[in-house]
Amino acid sequence: MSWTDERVETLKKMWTEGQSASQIAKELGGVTRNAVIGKVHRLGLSNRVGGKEESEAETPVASPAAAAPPSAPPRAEPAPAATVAAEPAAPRMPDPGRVERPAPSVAAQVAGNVTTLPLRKAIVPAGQPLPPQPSANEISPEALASVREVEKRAKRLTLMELTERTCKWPIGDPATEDFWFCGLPSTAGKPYCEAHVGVAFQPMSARRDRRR
DNA sequence: CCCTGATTCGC
DNA sequence: GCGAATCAGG
Repeated sequence: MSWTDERVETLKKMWTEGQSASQIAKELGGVTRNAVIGKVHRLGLSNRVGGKEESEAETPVASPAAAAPPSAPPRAEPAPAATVAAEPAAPRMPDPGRVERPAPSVAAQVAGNVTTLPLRKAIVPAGQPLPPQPSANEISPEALASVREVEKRAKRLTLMELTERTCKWPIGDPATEDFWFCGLPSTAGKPYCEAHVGVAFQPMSARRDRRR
């Protein structure tokens, strides 16, 4: 692949938006992040740091919307917006035989943080059809116990530290400082670690059977 | 380990 | 000009 005007344009745009070289490389296809970085330098649009130029024109991200807002409370799906949006193929449809419950409310409960989240069901950003709002106390004792244990080992990652391989289960109250993401290694293809997958995804039969 | 960007240098 | 290899760091 060669650097056509169009590809260069995409490169410039994404780089300006604060996208990483690897993200840009994925988007373009046929090039590595090294190629992207090399091109960025040749184009002379690397960050103007450690050198001349005015005072201190902070330029981490051109558009706040492009990157994940540091304090954005997760709604239905806590995955980083930027990554998800950029991903061409993200079917993410709930398994026919399974139901995904919204993580935040459950997480709050499990964490013993019964604080109600006033902004929880206020606005649903976009995307998937709304999952059925669970009455929430339908988690098996085993799963709940396992989750509690795991959360003691949670890596306590911030939103920005999440990757495709980290568990994106939110813990705590997003409205406070006492909030972080699990961060343990996520199950292949799933957004959560083993323990949290067990709570997030459960067979419909289980939901049905669990009388109360 | 996962990831970042920066630099070098043979092509 | 290009980008793999390498470096330096989080």
